[in-house]
Amino acid sequence: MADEKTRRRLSAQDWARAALEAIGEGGLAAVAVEPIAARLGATKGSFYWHFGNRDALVAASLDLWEREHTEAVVERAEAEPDARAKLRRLFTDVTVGTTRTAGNRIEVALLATASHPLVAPAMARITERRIAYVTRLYEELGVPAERARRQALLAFTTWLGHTQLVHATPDVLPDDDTSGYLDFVLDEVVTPEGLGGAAAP
Amino acid sequence: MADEKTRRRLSAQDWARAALEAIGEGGLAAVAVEPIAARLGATKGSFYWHFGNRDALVAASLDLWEREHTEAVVERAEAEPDARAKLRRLFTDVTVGTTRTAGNRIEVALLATASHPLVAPAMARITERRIAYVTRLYEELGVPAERARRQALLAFTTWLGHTQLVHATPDVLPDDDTSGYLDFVLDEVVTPEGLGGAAAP
DNA sequence: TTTTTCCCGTACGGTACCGTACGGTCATGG
DNA sequence: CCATGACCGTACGGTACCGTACGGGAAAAA
Repeated sequence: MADEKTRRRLSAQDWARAALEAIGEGGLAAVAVEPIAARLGATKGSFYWHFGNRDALVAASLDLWEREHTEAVVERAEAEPDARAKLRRLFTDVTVGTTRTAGNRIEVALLATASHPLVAPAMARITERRIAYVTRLYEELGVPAERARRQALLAFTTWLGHTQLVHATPDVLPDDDTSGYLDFVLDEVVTPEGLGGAAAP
Repeated sequence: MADEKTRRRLSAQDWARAALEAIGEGGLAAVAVEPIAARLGATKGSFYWHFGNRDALVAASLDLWEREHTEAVVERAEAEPDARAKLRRLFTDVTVGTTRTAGNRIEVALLATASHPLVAPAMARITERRIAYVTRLYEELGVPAERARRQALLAFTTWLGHTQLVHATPDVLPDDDTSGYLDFVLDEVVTPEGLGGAAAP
């Protein structure tokens, strides 16, 4: 339909953001110049002015993802008082908070294309950064370094699997995420074995 | 090159198997008639005799996957004496055994396309079947039903995440899977909380 | 052997996309 | 006011794939 006077010029960022949305909806293969152009109300003529080719658009959208989808959650966790609370907050936000959001679908889509030459390095950076953060939290809880790393790995793995499960077969999960399941998982995963179950006040 | 006299007639099964291989290598989108025909040394003329269209091939390959990739692991687990050993065996086989195999890549690829109308039902059936089996094992260990289900869900989630991690960013994992990490995870996941760490003899 | 059925190759039209060429427009600043 | 450069549309060729039409050969039946 007529966009009235909304038809402004487009920036490379606009294209990158649209491409990221496309990834969330149809995977990396959905980053196609002509369909995205149509959605933006533009044509390829615009695109090929801002980018050299399709790969450049993919790279730009991955950059965008790497910058925007890594900070927010960590910042909210850091707002908590101690490491234990940060861990719980982190895990809670990231499991119930991101359930079925756009960010979640992007994660799943990119995971599926992890072997793609442009995706692999970005994925490796983000994953290592995330695991390193959780490792540090466990260390702050007094867990020795190697064990903290393992614990973080397991926690991250659990989140990965949960994300995947929610996306692929949500029916197998308990009906409401507000049930005891989340607490159950938190107790199993977040709690380092050495520490008692009762958290700090 | 010349296939000498290997050029026999093809069956629908041959096509389905080739399609499944294609899924493992390039995802569902790699199920393309002409490339697969080329790999089989045939043409589309053959394909459209056995199948009505591309979707029928996808459905056939999913059927094949559902039949072949669900039984083997369970059978090996069932060979163990008690439920506890079965669980350990199951988890061990499925994490170190399937690392980077064809089956693993198919799982990841299909997971990525879980929302596809043909994939979704197959995925839902297999997932539910697997979780139900693990749930039964926990129940045999004396865990009450609802708790067994949660425990199985968590174990399955951990496996899912591990599979994903191995596929996407193997560098973050410990160098050798024969390290203590596997034992660490097994202790954390397989062991129901109510039961002691020392298993039954 | 002849005939029928099965199986496959060739050739074609249609679609969706990438990338290029080039011309047109519109906002500036000189 | 008009020229320059940023920005975009149109038109084109090329590729990869889906699906159809049809003919021909090989195997099985008669």
